[in-house]
Amino acid sequence: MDAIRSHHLILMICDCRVEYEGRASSKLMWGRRIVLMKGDGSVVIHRPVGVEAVNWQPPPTVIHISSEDGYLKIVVVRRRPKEVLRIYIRSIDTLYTGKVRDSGEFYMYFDEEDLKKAILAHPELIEENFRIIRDEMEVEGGRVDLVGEDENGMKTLVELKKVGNMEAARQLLRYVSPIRRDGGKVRGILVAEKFNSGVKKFLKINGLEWREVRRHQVLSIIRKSRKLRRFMEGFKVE
Amino acid sequence: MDAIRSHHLILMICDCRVEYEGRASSKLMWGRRIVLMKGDGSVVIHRPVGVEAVNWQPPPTVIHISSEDGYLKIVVVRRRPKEVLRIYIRSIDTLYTGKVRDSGEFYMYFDEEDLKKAILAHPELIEENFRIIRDEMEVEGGRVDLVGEDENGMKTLVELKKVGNMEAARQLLRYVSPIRRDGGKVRGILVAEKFNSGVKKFLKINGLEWREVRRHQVLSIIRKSRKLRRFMEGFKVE
DNA sequence: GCCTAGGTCCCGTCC
DNA sequence: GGACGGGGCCTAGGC
Repeated sequence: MDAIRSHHLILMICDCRVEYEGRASSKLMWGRRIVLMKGDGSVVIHRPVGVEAVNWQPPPTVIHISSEDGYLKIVVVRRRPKEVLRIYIRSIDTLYTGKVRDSGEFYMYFDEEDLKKAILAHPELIEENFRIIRDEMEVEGGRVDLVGEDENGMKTLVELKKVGNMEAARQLLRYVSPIRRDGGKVRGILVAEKFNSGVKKFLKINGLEWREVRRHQVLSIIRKSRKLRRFMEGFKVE
Repeated sequence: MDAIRSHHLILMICDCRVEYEGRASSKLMWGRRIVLMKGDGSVVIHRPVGVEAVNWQPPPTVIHISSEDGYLKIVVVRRRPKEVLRIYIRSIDTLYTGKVRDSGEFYMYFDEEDLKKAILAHPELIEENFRIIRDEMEVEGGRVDLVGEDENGMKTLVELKKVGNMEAARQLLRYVSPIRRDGGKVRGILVAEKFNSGVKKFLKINGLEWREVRRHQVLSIIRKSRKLRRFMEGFKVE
């Protein structure tokens, strides 16, 4: 189709069958679905229920269209990893093709990055007289989010998470353990909005600490950044 | 709209603005997007590029539609976690509403479950004279996929993964360590299709083992199962 | 190109 | 309902 060559959007509701072969294999029998083919080569297939796509192919892709046994056949190939999506279309109920322009900006707030920014700007969120020394540091066992010093000059590893679960606690222990094993003195603090049951106990047992940060604390700090100013301006536009 | 009350599908290409507030917050400025509202309450918003949705809301949801300042306003509320998606629509380019029937079955192959089935049916994939004793077992540190005995009667923990990465290796070590610490003799084997660099070395250092299974081995075993028979029948239907 | 880590991840499962 | 682990996860960032 010309629509594909000109990198247009193709949207159809159609009676189709789909095969996928790649990291796994799947087969979707005949039925009506929404097929979305985007200008960048992305393909997404939705069933009439469920928030997730049933089949898809991320860009970059190469798309071949042909006719086979009277069915329209669309093959979407991805190179790495090698994956092939085949859509056989028996009939099309609704079809849209055209250029869709969307230059609106997208802002996301309160991810781990924002939490880090807030702590960098206000290390007292960790504790009084706390100083941040490094942002991201390779340690034995992985990479810790922040390294700081408390008011006594004690080195402190800080791991940031939205949810403090066992996995996060073990991760922090993995960073702290080798240092202590080698005789180093170091504190380890897990910072999160919320801690799952058993996590604080595990931290305590292993000589680690935690800080519960509240969302409004972070937001009130982030509020001053340019990023959020743009966000607020966005609200005022309407 | 009646379409929502009657659990129909609503699909539109429209000029809209989107706000999300919940686990995080986001704001998407004015632009043209594909908005998909499904009969089960799912809402998915796609931009004209990228395989992933820019905003979404998984079911169950409650949907409110109203008019505000001349814009069509759609509010999609999720209870737990509490999340709200607001779509302000300035104009609609294309609109489809209707019942979309899709009863086609979906089959997926070669996930971890299939790998386990293959090993349960053919324990020799692990090694000669290997016997599986338990499928899923709680151990200190988590839940191991399989427990078996080698030909010398030695207890063996088996962890299955599609990709053998450091995380998987540490997971296996976490299961084996407490047993060995208490004086127990136990082997630990990580089974995967592919091993990341450094993983085998880590396993070796920690007295653990690995098995590389090839996909065709698993497939040739799964081929005999009823699940795959249905799969093959599916192919024959056309 | 390989690998790690985060995500409004979603989703199933099991306690 | 909470917590954990898998996924064709996808995607961004480091090396």
